[in-house]
Order: sequence, then C-alpha cells, then structure tokens
Amino acid sequence: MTAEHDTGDGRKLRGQRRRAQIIEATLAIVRRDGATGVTHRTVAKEAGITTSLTLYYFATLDDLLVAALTSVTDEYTHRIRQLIESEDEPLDGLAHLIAESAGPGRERALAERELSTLAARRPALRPVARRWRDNVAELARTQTDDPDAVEAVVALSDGLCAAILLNDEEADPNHIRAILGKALRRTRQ
Amino acid sequence: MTAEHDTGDGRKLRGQRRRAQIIEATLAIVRRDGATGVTHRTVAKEAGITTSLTLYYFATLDDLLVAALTSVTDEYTHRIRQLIESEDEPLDGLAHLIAESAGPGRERALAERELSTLAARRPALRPVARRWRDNVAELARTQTDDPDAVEAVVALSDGLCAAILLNDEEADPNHIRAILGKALRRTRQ
DNA sequence: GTACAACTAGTACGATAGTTCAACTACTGG
DNA sequence: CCAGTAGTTGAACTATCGTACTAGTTGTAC
Repeated sequence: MTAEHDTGDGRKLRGQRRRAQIIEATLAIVRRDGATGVTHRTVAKEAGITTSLTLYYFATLDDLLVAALTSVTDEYTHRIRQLIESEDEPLDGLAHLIAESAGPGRERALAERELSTLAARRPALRPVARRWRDNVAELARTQTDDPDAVEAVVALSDGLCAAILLNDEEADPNHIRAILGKALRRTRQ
Repeated sequence: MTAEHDTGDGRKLRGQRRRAQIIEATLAIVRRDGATGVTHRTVAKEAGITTSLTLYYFATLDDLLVAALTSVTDEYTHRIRQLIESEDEPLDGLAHLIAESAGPGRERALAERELSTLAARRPALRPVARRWRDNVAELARTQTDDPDAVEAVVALSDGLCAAILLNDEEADPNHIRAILGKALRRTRQ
C-alpha cells in the first residue's frame, strides 16, 4: 500500500500514511547510499519533513530499519505468493525475480541484501529476514518433495542473486531458470 | 603510558608489521560490531595505539576498509588454494569451510560477508570481493566440466553460508557436502 | 655526532550523529 | 465554540566522527 509523498496542498499526512512515507524515504536512502546512510536527518531530508518527525514515528533508528526491512520483505513475500498461486510455472517467475537484481532493479535487490546482512547481526531482525527464504522454500516445495532440493533452491536463489550484484553483467532469466531446474530435476530421476 | 604496542624488547613495530596490526584490529572490530563500528578511533583503541597512527598508515577510512577486505579475502583465497592442491577431496574441504560459518567462525564469516556487501556498492572493491567466488569456481572446475554446475556450486556455497548465518543452528559439513555433491553429480547422468 | 626521514603523540576543528524538549498548529468530538 | 489530542516544528544538548596540525621521538646513513 504505497502512500503518496504529499498531498500537494496544505493538508497534512497523518498516521499510517506518514509512517509509510518515512519508510519509503528510508528505503530510497538504503538503495542510493546503503544502510550506513540512514540517519534521522537524512531520512527527514529525503522525505521533506523535519528530523523530529521521523523520531515521532520511529523512536530509534533501529525501529526505522526494522520497519524498512519488514516493508521490503513484505513486498517480496507478496510477489512470491503470487507466483505460487499463479497458473504459470513458478520457477520461471522465480528466475525472473532473481534476474531483476541486474539492471533497474539492482538497487532494490541491493537494499534487500544489505538489510539482510544487517539482520545477521541483530537477532530481532532475523525472523523478518528469514521470510524471503521461507517463501522461496515454499515455492520450491511445490516442485519437489526432497528437502535437500528445497534447501538447494533457496541457497541457489540467494547465491545467484549475489553473483549478479557482484558482476555487472546482464542476467538471463532462462539461464537462471535452467540452473534452478537442474537442482530440482536430479531428484526426479 | 609507555608504548604497549612495542615488541617487548623495546623495539617499535614498524612498516608492514604495524600495518598488519592495524588491519587485524580493524577486522576484530568488523567481527564484533560490524563495518559500521569501524572508525579511526575505535581501530586505534583496539590496537592500543593513537588515532594519528592509524591515519599515518591509512589516510582515509576507505583505505582502511579496502585493506581489511583485501586481507580477509587473501586468507580465504589461500585456504581454498590449499584445498585445490591438496590430495584430499576438495569438496569435503569446501563443505568444512562453509560449515565454519556456524559456531566460533561465525564472526569471521559475517565480517567477510559484510565487507562483500560493501563491495557491491564500490566498484573499486569488486575485483577483490570476486576473488572468493573465482576461487570456489576454480575448485569446482576440478570436479566437473559443466559451466552451469560450476556456477551452481559457487552460488550454493554463498547461499548455504548465508543460510547458516541467518539461522543459529549448527551446520553439518556432511549435509553441506551432500548438497554440493548432488549439484555436481547431476551433470554426470 | 649530525642530519634527515620515518614514526609517534596529543590536541583541535568543523561536521554530523542520536535524542530531547517545549512550544506551536491542525484536526476532532462535543 | 472550546477543549483535547495527534501531529509537527526548530532549537539545543551531548557525543563522536574524520581529519588536520604541530611538536616531539626514534632509527639510520653518513
């Protein structure tokens, strides 16, 4: 549920809308400058509001990062759920999702990864960060009964994404799809 | 307050030795508090030297982080090379290396990951960060001729490591070895 | 011993961080 | 209309940051 950044007139954003706006500004900064760049002041500036207002909604910087990570994870969760429930081949969709880490979607994937790394250090964030993996696992389970294969698909998704981020090359969804497919196929023989 | 950072025989550390000491202190901080915790002051305190000394060796914080990442990558590179050249099964060694991300080696793996994430954002650092992947790929190539399988092993190594860091569970080398093995075996069918 | 380069130490400056706070404004229920 | 509350503001506090700078010490080549 994306909120508008401002109403354009004198009316003030209130409650959840303002909250969403601040989270959006936070993510914009994580995408542009990394998690290190997130401070109350930079977020406020990005959102065009005062520093104290970000503090009004998020008492500490940690709260803000948790909210940001939750938000970005929610989005991926939603997209993976759609893949699972759709009629099409879920693996194709997953491959496309991973391939998005290159090109225009790069910053977004990088933000997700950066926040995940942060999560490894803050136990409170881990359940949120694990959701992406849980969802990929669920998707994989629609394709196989082998727990090892499920684990492999999750790890592959993560690792392929990292590879794409580290190289600057284009990512070919078909190629990704092929690698994921092989990881599953071996259990069917 | 006489210099605690001397060699014990009165001689001062100089040149590369001092450099190495500062890098070591930096890595200790990355392991304990993350890359965010790295400042000239914290590094100096960790090493038991003055702030200006860290600046003497590393003009900017960036220089210091680059040196730290290079150092940690060099170490992994060395270990993987040993695996490749050793008589034993390289895959077993790789599995052990990955399994180390749990338990006592957790902080070290986390540091490596954190610095790698940093690298995704600074093009100059990427070649350094890519070395770990290149080495794993080289190791994999001793086991298979299939480029896809090599790519899969690299991605799996990365993803499995991330999974271990995100969960707090123990990591079973045999299990990891099995998953890596399957990724290679399927190409032989 | 002297000179010069390498090194060490302490201090200081300007910038920015997280956070607090009292005062102010806009909206809402009565 | 008024009172109460949610939302908002700007200034100020303390702490720490990266870095600069000066002055002093040490090692070494002559």
